[in-house]
Amino acid sequence: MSWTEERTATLKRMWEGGATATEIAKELGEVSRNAVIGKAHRLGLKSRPSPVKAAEKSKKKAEPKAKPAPKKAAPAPSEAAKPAPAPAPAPAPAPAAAKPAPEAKPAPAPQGPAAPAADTDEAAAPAPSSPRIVSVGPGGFLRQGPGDQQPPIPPAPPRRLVPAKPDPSIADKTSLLDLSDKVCRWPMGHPGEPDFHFCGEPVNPGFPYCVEHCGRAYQAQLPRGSRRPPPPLPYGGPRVR
DNA sequence: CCCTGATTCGC
DNA sequence: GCGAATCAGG
Repeated sequence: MSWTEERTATLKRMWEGGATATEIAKELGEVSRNAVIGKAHRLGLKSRPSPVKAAEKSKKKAEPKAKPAPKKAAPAPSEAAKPAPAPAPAPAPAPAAAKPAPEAKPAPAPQGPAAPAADTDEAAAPAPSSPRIVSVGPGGFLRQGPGDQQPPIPPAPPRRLVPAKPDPSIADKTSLLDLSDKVCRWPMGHPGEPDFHFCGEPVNPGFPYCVEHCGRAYQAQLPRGSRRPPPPLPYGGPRVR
């Protein structure tokens, strides 16, 4: 199996969503967790709160392993300490919610009066043009700039992903394979769980989600005191292709 | 030992 | 580019 656009996108979403390499590997299937990690790094993704354990202070194992006399040859010192280019977690603007509409296709016919927010494709577009949108982490926590820090950010829901088990309960639900440009990609449940599936409702034209979930995914920046706690934005973030 | 991600390097 | 082998650490 090769790294198709879909598989890569899934890997990226899950990785960014906090799923472990093992879980991602299981989800994708046909690949080892090492492959996932390797790919993730090649994609430019990396570190992020990875070790489910505590936050490691110094994970500097990057230095050439001075092994006795193993199979591997002595790795070149190379540039050990480089002034980190850009992976810096700077006040991320709006990585995910910035570009919800990868492509503007001639609105799907079967939509009609069903979409209240879809009346005006532009006016209804909160994220595309709107500057101040905070991104959301896997646990539902807000990723804010240092200046935006706020005390009230206790909700750190544990997200333990369990191994995927083949289950008929998802037979009639929208699976990862059923995703298309026409159905809502909002994840229902967590990847790996038996009943994990996607919303599957017709999308709000121009968005990766249905009208309902667009409302969840793209929330206007509220005034400094009335910001709501957990804007759930698990996986299936807006595709940025 | 289990798990995690990180890194290297032959392919 | 890919990923097994390996390492490092909780």
